[in-house]
Amino acid sequence: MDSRRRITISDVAKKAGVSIATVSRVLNGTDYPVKDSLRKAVLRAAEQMNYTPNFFGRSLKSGKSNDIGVILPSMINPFYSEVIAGTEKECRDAGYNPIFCSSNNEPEKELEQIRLMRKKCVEGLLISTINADSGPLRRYIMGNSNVVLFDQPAEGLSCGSVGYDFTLAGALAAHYLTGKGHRRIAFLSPPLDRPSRRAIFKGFRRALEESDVGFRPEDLIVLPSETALDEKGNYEFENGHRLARAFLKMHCPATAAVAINDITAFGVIQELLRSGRRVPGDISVMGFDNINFSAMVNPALTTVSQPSFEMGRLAARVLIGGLQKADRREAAEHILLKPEVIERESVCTLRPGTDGKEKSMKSLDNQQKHPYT
Amino acid sequence: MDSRRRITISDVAKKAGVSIATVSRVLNGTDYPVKDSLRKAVLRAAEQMNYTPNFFGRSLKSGKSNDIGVILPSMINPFYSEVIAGTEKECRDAGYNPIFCSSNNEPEKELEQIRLMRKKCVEGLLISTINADSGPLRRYIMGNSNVVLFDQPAEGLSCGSVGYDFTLAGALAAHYLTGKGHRRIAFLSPPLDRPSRRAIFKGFRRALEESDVGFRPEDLIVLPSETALDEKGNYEFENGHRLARAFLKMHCPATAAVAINDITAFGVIQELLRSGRRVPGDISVMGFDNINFSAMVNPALTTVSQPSFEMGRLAARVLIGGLQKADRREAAEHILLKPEVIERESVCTLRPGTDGKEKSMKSLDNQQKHPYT
DNA sequence: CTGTTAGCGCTTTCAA
DNA sequence: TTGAAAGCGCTAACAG
Repeated sequence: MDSRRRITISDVAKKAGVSIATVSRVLNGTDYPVKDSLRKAVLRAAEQMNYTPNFFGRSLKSGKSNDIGVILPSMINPFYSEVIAGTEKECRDAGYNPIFCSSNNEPEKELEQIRLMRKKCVEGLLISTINADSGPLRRYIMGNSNVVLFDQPAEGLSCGSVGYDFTLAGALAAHYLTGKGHRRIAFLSPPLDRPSRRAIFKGFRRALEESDVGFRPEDLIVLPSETALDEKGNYEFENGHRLARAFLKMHCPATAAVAINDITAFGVIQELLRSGRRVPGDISVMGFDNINFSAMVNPALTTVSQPSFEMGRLAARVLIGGLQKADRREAAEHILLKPEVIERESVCTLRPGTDGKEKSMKSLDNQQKHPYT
Repeated sequence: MDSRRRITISDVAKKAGVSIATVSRVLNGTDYPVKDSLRKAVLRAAEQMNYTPNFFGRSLKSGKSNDIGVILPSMINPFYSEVIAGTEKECRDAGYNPIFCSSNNEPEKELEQIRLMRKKCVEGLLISTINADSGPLRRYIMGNSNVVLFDQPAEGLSCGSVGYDFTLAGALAAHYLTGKGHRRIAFLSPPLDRPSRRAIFKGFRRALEESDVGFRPEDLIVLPSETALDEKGNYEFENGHRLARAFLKMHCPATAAVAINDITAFGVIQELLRSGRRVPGDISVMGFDNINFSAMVNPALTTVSQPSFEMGRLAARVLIGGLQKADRREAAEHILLKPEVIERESVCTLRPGTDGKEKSMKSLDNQQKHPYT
C-alpha cells in the first residue's frame, strides 16, 4: 500500500535505539517489564514511521492467523447477508477476522474454497454446505476440530453445528394455515433435492396428514428444474413466477400456498397479482425465512422465521468457543434453532364452513395462535 | 484444521526423498526442469500426506498476499451485496482473494478496518468510504497506489475511482416524472449529509428549475435525523415510513414522490398504502439504486439504476489493472457510471391538463422516453 | 537437473 | 531489564 518499502520492526528498533525484541515487547502490549523511557521511545518511533506490524511474520512464527473462514452458498441472497452480519459481529468482537467466500451453489467450488481456506491457515471454518453428500466434505475436514456446519444439515460429520428445525417449520406453516380455516394448501417448490427442502415438506405434509384435513399429492407443485442462477443471483424469484403459473394452469383449488422460501413467495405473489388474483383475498401465501424484505413487500409476507442473524452469530460463537478450549476431545456442540410463524398480511382467515372463495380479512388479528412456539 | 501438526514442505521432501527446493519447484508448477521420476514422487508424497502449502511462509518470502481488502458501509444492504458479488467474481477470476469487511456506517470503524487491512498486507484496497472528509482517509492511503474508491465520491484523493453520476440520476428522475405529467414532485430523504445524497438532490432540483415546472422548497422533505441502525440493518425502510408520515401530515399536494433510495421508497409506499392511498393511483413513487428487490415488490418499483454489480466488478478491475502495471506513476483510472431509469409500475402518467387526482394508468407503456440515456 | 542456503518479519527463549 | 539469536515455512539465488 505504501509506495515505498514497508517499515519493519527493525526499522523501528534502529530509530528508537533499542533491539527488535524490545520493540516487539512494547508493541504487543504484553506485561513484560520494559523501562519506561525505552517504551516511550519505541512508541514514538513506531508512531512517527507509521509502522504497521506484518501479520505474515507474526503468523508464521505464532502459527495463528486469527482468521476464520466462512463459506456460504451465496453472498447476494439476503438470508446469507444476514448470516454474514451476525458472523462478522461475533467474530470481530472476539478478535477474529472472518473471511467470507461463496461457493456459488456449486459443490465443486465449495471444496475449492475449503482448500483455499486451509492454505490461508484459517483457525476455523464455518460452512453452510451444499454438498448434500458429506463424503467429499469429510476429506477436507479432518478430525472434529475447528469446523462448524450451519444452516444445512450434514450427516455423519463429527463437528459442531448450528441447525434449524426445518421439519417443525413446515409443520408450523401447515398448522397456522389450517388454524386460519384453509383446507387445501398447495406446496410450491423447486426440486426437493436439498435436505432442508425435503425436511420442510416432510413436516408440512405430516402435520396435514395428522390433522383432519389431510394432504393430496396433487397439491405438491414441484418445478422440474431450478431456474439457472444468473450473476445477480435472483433466480428464486423467477422460480416463484414459474410456480405460480403452474399453479394457475392446473386450476389448483387450494386457498393457500406455501412457497419454499420468502423470495420464491415474492415471485408467487407477484405472478398471482398480475393474473388478477388477490392476495390474500383469493389466495393466501406463506414463505419461509423471514428475511428483512418480507416486511417490505405488499402485502407484507406472513412467513416462518429462520433466525439468520442469530444463526450466523451462534455458529461463530460455537466455533470460537471450541477454539479456545484447550481440550479438543470434548464433544462438539450442537444447537438447533426453532422456527416461529411471523404473522403479517399475506394470509387471510377463512370463515368456518365456507369454501374459501369469500373476501379476505386482514390477518393481523392475533386471535388464532399456532400450536407450537 | 488438522488435529495433528501441519504438514510442511520438508515433510514432503523427506518422504519423497528429495530436497525442499525440488518440492517447491514441482508444486509451484513452474517450468523449472525437474526429472520426471522425482516430480512424480513429489506429487505422490504431497497427495498422500494431504499437503497444503502455508500461505504465510510463501507470502512472507514473496511479499505478496494475493489478498484484496474491500471495505463497505454495510454488508447487509442489498446494494452492497450486489457490489460484493461483482467484486468477488472479478477478484477470483484474476486469482486474488477479496476480504470483505464493513465499517458499519461508522467513520472511525472504517479507519480501523483500513489499519487491519494494512496489517494483513493486502495488495490493494477497495473502499466505499463514509468519511465525507477525506482527511483521515489520506493518512492511511499513502501514495496513489493500490487503492480505488467507489460508490461514494471523495475529493482530493489521488487514487483510482469508480463513481456514479448521482447528479444525473437526480435529473433523470425529475425528467422522467415531468415527462409523465407530474408538476409537483416531493423529494424524500434522511439528512442530506452524504455527498451522494446531496448530488442526487442537486440534480433533481436543477432539472426541475430548468424546466417549466420549477421546484418549491416545501416539496423537499428531509428527516431531522436518520433512524438509528439496528443490527439487522434495515433502518432505511423505517426512514421511508417516517418520511411518508411527514408527507401525509403536511398535506403535500405532490402527485409524485422521489425517495433517496429503493429501500426508503419501499417504506414510503407501504406507509402510503396503509394510509389508504393508492400507489401509483393517488401518488407515484420512485427510488434510486434498482436493487434486485425493486422488481419484487408490488407495485414493482420504477427507479433509477445504479449498476451495483458492475460497479463492484469494475472497481476490482481497475485496482487489479493498476497492480499489474509495473509503472505506478501512471495516472490513476477514473470511471463514471451512468444512471438509467428503469420503468416499472410505481409511476402513473397524468393526462395533460389535469391536476393529477385521476386514476392511474399502468406506466409500463414505453412511449415517453426520458431525454438522457 | 538437484541441493544448500539465505533470508522474508516476527516472537520468544536464553543468556547477560 | 535488555539483547542476541533461533527458527516458523517458503522461495530463489547460487553452487554444484
